Amino acid sequence: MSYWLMKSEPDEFSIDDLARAPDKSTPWFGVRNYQARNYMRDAMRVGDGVLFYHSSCEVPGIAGLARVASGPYPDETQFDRKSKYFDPKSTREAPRWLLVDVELVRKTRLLGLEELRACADLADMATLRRGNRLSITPVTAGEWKIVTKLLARDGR
DNA sequence: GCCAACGTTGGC
DNA sequence: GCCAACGTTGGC
Repeated sequence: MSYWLMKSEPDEFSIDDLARAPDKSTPWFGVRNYQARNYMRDAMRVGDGVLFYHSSCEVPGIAGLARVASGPYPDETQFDRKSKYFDPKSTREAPRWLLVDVELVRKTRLLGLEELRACADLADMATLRRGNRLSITPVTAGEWKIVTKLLARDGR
């Protein structure tokens, strides 16, 4: 079993949106970066742990725990002319963008970026490294353990 | 809104 | 295959 951090802008799709979704699950639509796609297409397995991260918002940070809930399949928004994720170069025959379903495990307190950075043991975490903009990054088992421990702690 | 850092595109 | 120009991400 592997672990992942997946970023979403709460204005677009927040942890509360996930909690309200049917089966508390959503296709992870809109990824248009090859490396992030490859993680979903090639590396993720059903049951993998996911840190649901709120980005580009007032208080960025981890907002909940989730899990990978499907194998890879095509992102419908790439075929939708009206979607901002429409990709004219992609076809049904050879879809360029694949995604997985992500299912809520539980909403957590907001574990802010500031608090993550303050934790020395998380300094090597991919998403915290300088200049990293990838919306999906691997999380090590050790990092997962530390983060879930921090989540169990009071937010102050 | 700024801007550093990175990814993608396309001419050559 | 190089690399300049451009676009995007995302914290601040």
